[in-house]
Amino acid sequence: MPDDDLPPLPGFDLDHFTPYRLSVAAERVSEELARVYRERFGLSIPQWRVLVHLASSGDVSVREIEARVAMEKSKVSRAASRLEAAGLIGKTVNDADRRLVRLSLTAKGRALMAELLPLAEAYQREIEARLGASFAAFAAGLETLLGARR
Amino acid sequence: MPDDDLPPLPGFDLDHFTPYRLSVAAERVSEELARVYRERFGLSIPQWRVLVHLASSGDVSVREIEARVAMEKSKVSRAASRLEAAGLIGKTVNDADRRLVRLSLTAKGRALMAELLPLAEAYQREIEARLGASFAAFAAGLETLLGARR
DNA sequence: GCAGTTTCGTTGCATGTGCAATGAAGTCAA
DNA sequence: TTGACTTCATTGCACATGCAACGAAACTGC
Repeated sequence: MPDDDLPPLPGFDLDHFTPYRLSVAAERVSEELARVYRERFGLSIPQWRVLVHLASSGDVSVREIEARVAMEKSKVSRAASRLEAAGLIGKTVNDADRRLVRLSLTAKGRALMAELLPLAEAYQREIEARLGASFAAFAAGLETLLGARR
Repeated sequence: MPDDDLPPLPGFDLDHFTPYRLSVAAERVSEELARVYRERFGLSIPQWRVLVHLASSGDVSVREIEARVAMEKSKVSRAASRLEAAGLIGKTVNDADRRLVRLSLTAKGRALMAELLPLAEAYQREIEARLGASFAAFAAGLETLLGARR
């Protein structure tokens, strides 16, 4: 019996608190997926995001990736530096606007993505299978939460 | 025109990649909520999680919180130290097993939670409102993703 | 009772992150 | 052109984090 009697706290069940569950679920899924990037390809999540964006959108600047992929520009910048060091992307100055950096996949980076993207797609299908019939509603819910912001 | 012709990469749309969307959604929701803890009460997310668990489960050890609340024990330990420094919780040795630390809310901590928990509940209701009819399916999806592990 | 092992919580260390400051480049108005 | 202002990418710095190592305490089998 810890205390005398104090005003009772409102009952609160963390397990039904959506922000918490959402956060833990995201962590688990990300971790599960990140293991593949890391162990098989030596990539971090920020690096993976940059690569995916390059693969689907051609050459882009750091700024574009920042906006498009929900990552701080410093995070993008550092991820890009490492990808460059690993020979997966190239960085050149944009001639039209010399403040901008033009990131582009190297042949090596392209080859890596050709291997990686199918794995990502397979994982996506696995998640859809796990969620079954409620997948559509779940995805819609995610979009709602994302759209409701700014 | 960046390259000659290389084997085309499989098309991949990050916006329909559930792990990514999930991760960004969680980040946004957490950030929105964390702002309240931080600005109004000076609490970090780990600290908040410890407090919530103490509020709903009475006195517990670090180990229990780690298991219950999906946080590394070092994270729990550091959060607890700061909460103690802030006078919100107390740490005592468990007499039955002197390896264990007994964490418990102080009167000050209790008072804080009495203020904070209603805000959390209000936020929960707001999320439910945002999601509307699909909330149940969304929450069920989260549970599926959480349960499918280990 | 006692060596060997396990569990608990803390801490040292290397790494990742956000934020603010910086410098280079571009824009705009006069 | 010049000078004030903005935009872009990088980097310095302070701080959070994960992991491994550690010491203390508790079990375990003998």
